[in-house]
Amino acid sequence: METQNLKKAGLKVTLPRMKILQILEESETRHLTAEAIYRELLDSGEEIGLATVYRVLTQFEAAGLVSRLHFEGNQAVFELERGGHHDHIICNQCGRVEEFLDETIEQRQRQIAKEHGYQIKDHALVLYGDCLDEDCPHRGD
Amino acid sequence: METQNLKKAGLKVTLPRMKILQILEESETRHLTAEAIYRELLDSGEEIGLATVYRVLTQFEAAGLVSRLHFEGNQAVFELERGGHHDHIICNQCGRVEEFLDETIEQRQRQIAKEHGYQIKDHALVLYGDCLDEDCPHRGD
DNA sequence: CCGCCTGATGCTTAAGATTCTCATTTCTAT
DNA sequence: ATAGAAATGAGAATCTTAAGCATCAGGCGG
Repeated sequence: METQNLKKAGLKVTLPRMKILQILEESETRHLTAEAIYRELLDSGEEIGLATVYRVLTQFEAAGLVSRLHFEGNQAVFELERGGHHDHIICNQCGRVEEFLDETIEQRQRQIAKEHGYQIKDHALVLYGDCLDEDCPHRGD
Repeated sequence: METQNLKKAGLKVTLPRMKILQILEESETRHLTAEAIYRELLDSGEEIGLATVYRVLTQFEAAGLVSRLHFEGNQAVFELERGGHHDHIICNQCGRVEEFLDETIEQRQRQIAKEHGYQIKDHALVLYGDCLDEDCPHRGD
C-alpha cells in the first residue's frame, strides 16, 4: 500500500505523506487541488500545514507518483499516476473530469512533432465542453 | 491598422491600447506574457502601468482580439487572434512556440467528446519537446 | 476648435496560489 | 534508546493577476 509506494520512490515514510497518498488513492474525482487535499486532511482531524501538502505533492511529482495538471484557471490539480498516459475532458459546468486515450491522436502528435523537427517529450490535451449528465447543474441550458 | 481593430471591437482608441496591440502584431515570438509586453513598453519609453497591460489584455481577450494561453508554468501568454484555430508545439529548451493544425486530430476530438456525452466547446493541445534548430541552446544534448 | 462627461489610466493595495525560512519534530540506521 | 538527517508546521515571502480610487484623456456637442 502507501508505505510500499513511498519506499519505492525513495521517500521517507512519514504520516503526512501516507495520508496525502491515501487521499489521492481514495478520491472520487481523482483530480484534486492542493487546497482540496489540505481541507480534507483538516476535516478528518489531521494536523498538517498547507506548505507540507504542496511540498509533498511536488516531491510526489518528482518521484513520478503523481502528475500535476494545469487546466484553465490558476490552481494546479494533482492526480495519482497510475501508469497509463491519458488526456482529459472537462465539463465547463460541473467540473467533472474524465480521462481518455486515443491512439489515432497520439500517433498524429508524434508525426506532427517529427514534421516540425521536434523530439516530443510530453503533451497535454484537454477538451472543454458541457456534459450531458443529469447531475450536471447546467444540464439542458 | 490598430485603430480599426480597436474600433471594430467597440473599444475606445487610446494610446496604451494601440501600443499594446502594436507590440502583439510586431512580436517575433507571437506569444507574449503580460510582463514581457509591459517591459517592452517601458523600454521603448512609454509610461504605462502593469495593471493597464493586464486590463487591456483582458479586454482584448473578451473582444476576441487576443487569446490567453496557459502553457506549463504559471504565467499566461497572449497571442494575437488571427482567425484560424491552431494548437501549439513548444521547445522545452529554447521556448520556441510553433503552431499547427491537424484535421485528423480535430475530428477525433469531436468524436471523442460525442462518445463521452459532451458538447465540446473548446480544447487545448500542447506538445512539449526539444527542437532541433541550430539556434536552440540545448541542441545536441 | 473648446470644454464636458464618461470611461481609461496609473499607482497602490489586495487576493490567490505556491514557495521559502527556520525552529521544532520525526524517521532511520545504529 | 540515540544521534544525525530529513521532514514538518506556521508564517512570511513571492509571483501573478485583479481591484480601488483619484487623476487624466478621448469623443461629442456647441
